Amino acid sequence: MANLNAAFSALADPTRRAILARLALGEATVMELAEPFQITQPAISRHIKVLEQSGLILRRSEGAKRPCRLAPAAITEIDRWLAMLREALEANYSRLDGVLAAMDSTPTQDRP
Amino acid sequence: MANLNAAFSALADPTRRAILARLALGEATVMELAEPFQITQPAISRHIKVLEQSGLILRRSEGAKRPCRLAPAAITEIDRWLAMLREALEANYSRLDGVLAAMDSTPTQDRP
DNA sequence: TCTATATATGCGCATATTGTTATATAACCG
DNA sequence: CGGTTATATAACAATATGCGCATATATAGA
Repeated sequence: MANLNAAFSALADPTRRAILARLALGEATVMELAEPFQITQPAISRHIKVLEQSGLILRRSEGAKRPCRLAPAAITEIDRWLAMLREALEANYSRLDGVLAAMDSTPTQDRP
Repeated sequence: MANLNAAFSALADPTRRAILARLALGEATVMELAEPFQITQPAISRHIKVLEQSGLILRRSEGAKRPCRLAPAAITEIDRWLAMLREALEANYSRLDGVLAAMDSTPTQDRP
C-alpha cells in the first residue's frame, strides 16, 4: 500500500500517462518515447525515472538503449485499490435499487 | 481526459485515499472524516476540497454540515483509463502464451 | 582511439503542495 | 441576541516538482 503514493503521483502527469499509453502498444526506447513531445530529452528521462521508481514500468538494457515496458505488478496493485471504491459504488447502487424496488412494489408495506 | 490530472493527483496522497476509503463505507461529515487523523481540521478541509475539485467526491448541505460521498463519474473515468493498461498487459500475456504454446506444440513448424 | 548515438544527472528557477495558526462564515440552540 | 458547533479561508514556512541548459556516462562503430 506504500507504493500507491508513488504510482498515483506518477499517473498524475499527462506526459507520463502518454508514455504509459505508448508503452501499452509495446516496448519502446527513451528516444522513441520522447519523439511525440516538445519537451527535451532530459525531461523525458526524468519522467521515465519517475515511472520506473513508482514501479509502473520496467527496463532492460540493450547496448546503449534502455527500453521500457509496462510493469504488471504496480498496475495490478492500483487496480486492487480502486476496486474498493468501485465495489463501494456498486454496493450503493444496489442499495438504491433495493430502495426503489421496495418503494415501487410495496408502498407503505407493514414490517414488524 | 483532462480531469485525470486532478483525480490521480488527489489519489496520490495517503490521507486523501484514507478519506475515500472511509467514504466507501458511506457518507460522512468533515469532522467525522477528520477524526482518525492527527492533522488539523483546516488541513482536512483542504484535502476534501482537493477531492471535490478533482471530481472524486460530491457534497451536499445539511444545516451547518457538509457531508461528503463518493462520486461515481470520476472513479469510472479513472477505471476506464486504467483499463487501457490492463488490457495491454493482458494482450501481452496472451501473446506470450501463444509463443509458449507454439514452442511447446510445434517446434520449428513450417509456416508459409 | 576518435566520434556519434543513447541516456542520465547537476544546477537554477518558477510554481505548486502541505501543514500550522489565526480568523472568518454559517447554522443551531437556548 | 449570544454562545457553540461545523466548516472554510488567509497568511506563512517548508518542501517538492517540472523545465531547460549544460554536461556526464555508456555503448557502438569507423
